[in-house]
Amino acid sequence: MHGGGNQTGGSRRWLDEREMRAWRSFIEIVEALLIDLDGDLLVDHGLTRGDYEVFVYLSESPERSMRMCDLAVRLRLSPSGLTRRLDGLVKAGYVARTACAADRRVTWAVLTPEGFQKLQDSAPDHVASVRRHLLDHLTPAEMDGLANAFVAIKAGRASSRDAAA
Amino acid sequence: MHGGGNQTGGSRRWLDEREMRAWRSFIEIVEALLIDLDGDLLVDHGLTRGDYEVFVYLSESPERSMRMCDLAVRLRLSPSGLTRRLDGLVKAGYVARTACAADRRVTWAVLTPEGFQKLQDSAPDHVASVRRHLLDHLTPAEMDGLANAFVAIKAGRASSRDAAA
DNA sequence: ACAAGATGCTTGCGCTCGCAACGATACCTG
DNA sequence: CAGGTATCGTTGCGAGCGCAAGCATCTTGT
Repeated sequence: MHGGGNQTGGSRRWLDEREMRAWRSFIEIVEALLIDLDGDLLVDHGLTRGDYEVFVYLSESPERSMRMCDLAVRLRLSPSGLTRRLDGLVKAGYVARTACAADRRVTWAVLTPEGFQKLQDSAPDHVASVRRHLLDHLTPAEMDGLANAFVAIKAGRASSRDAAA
Repeated sequence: MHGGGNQTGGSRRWLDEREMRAWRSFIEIVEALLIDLDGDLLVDHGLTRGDYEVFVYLSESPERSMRMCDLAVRLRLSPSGLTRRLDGLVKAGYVARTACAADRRVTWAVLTPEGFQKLQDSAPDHVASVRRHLLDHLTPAEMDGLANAFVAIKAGRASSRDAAA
């Protein structure tokens, strides 16, 4: 934020130049980027990025299906949020709900053939959108720099979480 | 602009290994990170990241004020979205609306002293949250790698936008 | 000068999503 | 086996936001 000489001497450090550059460059771009990706997906295929994510995770799972609760975690969505998101995809015929015999509390979300087809249809445009908004602007070295940072963040966050638990 | 950088000759290019690593590491982390930052800000100070962004931009502007329409652009918010967001901040006493004499269509959003105080109170915790969720997991080299990539993306996106206009 | 259009903000409506509460089912311990 | 607790999914409610429409005001072209 503003450089207003805030250095309150105590336990808290402000950001130094390097940290500030990383943080600001990150936060100023990320949201706009996600908005653009969302817009492309919506205009080209009538999908939200959330819908697309459902397709991706289901398509990568055995039987192209997941338990609701596992899917919710993957999507970082509350149970109710997932219920509603699936409602739309089910009505569109892209996903089906099936009961689970082994545990009758659980519902399986299954990607239908129509849903899989929809993913195949939209994936190339989505990749193109990712290129256009993100990858095309990076040299290979910059791409590796980005990837290295995010892989480190992922690892760091995972171990923080474990430490907390 | 649509054909801007992709292979139209036949089938479109998928992502190679380097591209996929950059993209997946990015998308798998970003949303979770933003959610965590949002959660901290809400728990610690009852603010959304959107509210905080309003404070930051207003605090950095002359007179700690901006025209609604300019603020909406900065926040990547629709006019109606900004109206509603300000409604909350005005009711809380953090922001005031003032009429503009020069152009009577315009409303100025002004950060009140209470709003500025709120920003000063919350900023250290927010910075700590950014450290905890992001910066603490990065070496200086990784930080630079992240920053270099995002600076490049920002520049690339800016010039794409200009070319389109 | 005046109509036509552009700009700035607000309002009605619909969508998505989180939280809290709920009913149903599974597990676990005495 | 019974009773308590944990887990799974859905529903009512409210918050946040985009779109389209509306009103007020400014600007432009003739």
